Amino acid sequence: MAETTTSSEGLLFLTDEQLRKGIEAMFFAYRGFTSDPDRILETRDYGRAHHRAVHFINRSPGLTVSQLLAILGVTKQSLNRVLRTLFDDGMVEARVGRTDKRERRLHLTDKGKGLERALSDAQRARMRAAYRAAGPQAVQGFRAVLEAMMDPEMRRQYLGFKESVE
Amino acid sequence: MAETTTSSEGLLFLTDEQLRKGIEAMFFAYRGFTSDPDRILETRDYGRAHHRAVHFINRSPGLTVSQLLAILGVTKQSLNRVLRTLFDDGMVEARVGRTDKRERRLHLTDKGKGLERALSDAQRARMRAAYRAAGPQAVQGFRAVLEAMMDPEMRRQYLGFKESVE
DNA sequence: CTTGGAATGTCAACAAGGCTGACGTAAATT
DNA sequence: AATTTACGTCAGCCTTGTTGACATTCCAAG
Repeated sequence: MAETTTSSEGLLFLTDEQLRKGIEAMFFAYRGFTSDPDRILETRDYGRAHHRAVHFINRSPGLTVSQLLAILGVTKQSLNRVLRTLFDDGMVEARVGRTDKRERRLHLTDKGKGLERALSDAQRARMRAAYRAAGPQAVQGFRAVLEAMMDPEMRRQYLGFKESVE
Repeated sequence: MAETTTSSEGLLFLTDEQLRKGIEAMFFAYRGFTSDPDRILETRDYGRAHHRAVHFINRSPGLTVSQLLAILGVTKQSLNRVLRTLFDDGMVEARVGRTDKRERRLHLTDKGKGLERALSDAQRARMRAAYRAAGPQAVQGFRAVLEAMMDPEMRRQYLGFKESVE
């Protein structure tokens, strides 16, 4: 399939056709990647925006609104619309910051954890299947290319997040 | 980084944490993947939907509306809105099918090719940089995992498309 | 030759989830 | 005391997705 060749100097020869294939691979794979959670979200009247919020709150319990804003890269108005419904539905709760009382530190409720689990179970299942099908070598490469494709700022979010905070 | 281990039976041991990392890698990388074209599109008053249409028309000149519909996975109303602006701006032209006159076979004009080139140049540059940074081994793995992550239907679109038609 | 279905376009209405701009409040900081 | 920060909110706009309904043109089969 992807005939990548390496020159004597260790440089990759990449044709436009190979790169196009990579681009389309991202496009089609991302669709698969989101399709399982999307189906679950639909039944619960949520969208991808809710999924993203729930995911990152679960990943880093106690993160503040502005930290979440930075990760998601959307405006506070946009995030707020989503967060509000999650509060109202009892999925997420905000605790006033201990040191800085202006902050609202976000946590999943048990109900929220249930939602998160349903979503991530589905997504992990597909990821696991893809990893198994492609083999351990491939997994390393997959992660390496994706990491190199990120904007530096996002790469920092990806690599160095604080495990829980409070 | 990704400590994947292989058992004696050749099975992968994948922790939830490793899978979560993969999931986030997709999320953050996709953002990078789309950011360069997005910036260009903004200056020309187009959106991602236009990019997708232009990409696939360029890839398979002469494809029909329903073929494009199948690839993009949106409704005809949604696609039509986008196609209309591309027609009006002289980016895409439709030629009536030779054998089946109901079909409108889509082609990029020279102007459309210019747009496509600008977009794909940007996207390819990032892809190429990522490939180079990750190395040839990684590229194979990247493609293998993404391919395994696609829905079967999309995998067919990815692997077996007809080079031009008319 | 007629008729059903396919390929396409279009009008209308709606929703999600982005955005900007403006404004308000409480708490921290200077 | 004044300013800045963290956050929320109202209002309005845009893109891109959706459904439903309807019209046209043309192919294909009875």
